[in-house]
Amino acid sequence: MTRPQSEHPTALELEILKVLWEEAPLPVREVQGRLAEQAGRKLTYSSVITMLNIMVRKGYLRRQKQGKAFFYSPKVDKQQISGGLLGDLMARLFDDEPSAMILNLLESAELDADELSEVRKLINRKSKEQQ
Amino acid sequence: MTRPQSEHPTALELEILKVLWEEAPLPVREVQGRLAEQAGRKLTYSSVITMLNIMVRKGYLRRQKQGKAFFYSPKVDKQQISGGLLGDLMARLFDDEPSAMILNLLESAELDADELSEVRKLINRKSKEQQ
DNA sequence: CGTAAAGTTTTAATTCATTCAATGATGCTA
DNA sequence: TAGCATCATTGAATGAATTAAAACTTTACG
Repeated sequence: MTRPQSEHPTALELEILKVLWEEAPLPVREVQGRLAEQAGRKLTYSSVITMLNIMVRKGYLRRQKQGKAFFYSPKVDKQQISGGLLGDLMARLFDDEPSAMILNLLESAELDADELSEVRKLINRKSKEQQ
Repeated sequence: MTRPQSEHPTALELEILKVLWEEAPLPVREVQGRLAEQAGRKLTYSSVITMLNIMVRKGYLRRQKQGKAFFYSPKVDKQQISGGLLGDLMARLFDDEPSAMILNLLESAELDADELSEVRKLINRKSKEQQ
């Protein structure tokens, strides 16, 4: 009757994952502080812990008691999540055509010469792998 | 206190835009039918018209009376919306580095040889343009 | 004209995402 | 050990997104 729960992390969940991908395990206080610094999201302790628990339930994080408090770590890696989000967007916008997506990316994002040659290198490497 | 309204089209809004990017203007019945076929979303007439009106309010669509009913057309183009969604994801995941995003795309999506050479062509063209 | 069909607007319900206060538990320290 | 500080759980409120019924309006036609 309504929208199904997203199979991807939500905006805030992604911010939290980004914090923990940089360094983990971290206690709640620490996550709270870094969310404020890195993402400009000044949440109360209570809000942060609620989100962390939701994310544990969803399988994005694990937690272990260390001393008197829980410490949180990612249970999913960035590659996996990025791929999922990208793939979803690709399916929804570009009919699962990676080249259509890359074309759009090349057009809308300003790539300087260095970045272009960087990308070219990636393509070449990938081509070789496929042999 | 809560999530701000997204500055991008939502999932359903995007489906509707895709229908209308293919052909417009269309009346509600027609949008309803194509949503069912193309996106597998069997909404009632009432739901569709509600969404269309919301999208007019948000500035995604325009409507004009044609005969006895309203016909709807996109007011935004696909390039613009795709760029926004991609750019947002790029910022949120890859620190605004297009090449990082393309790398991930090359890794996570299965590109066959044809697609790779397709992409290579795009890169080459883009390099030339930049001179 | 009277009324059925087609179309539109209004109202509302549901679920997810986000936020946090209030309450409960635990442990440290004077 | 009494009380404070720290941490965790529970309950709930709010708004966005989605879905649709009900009520209202317009148009076509016998």
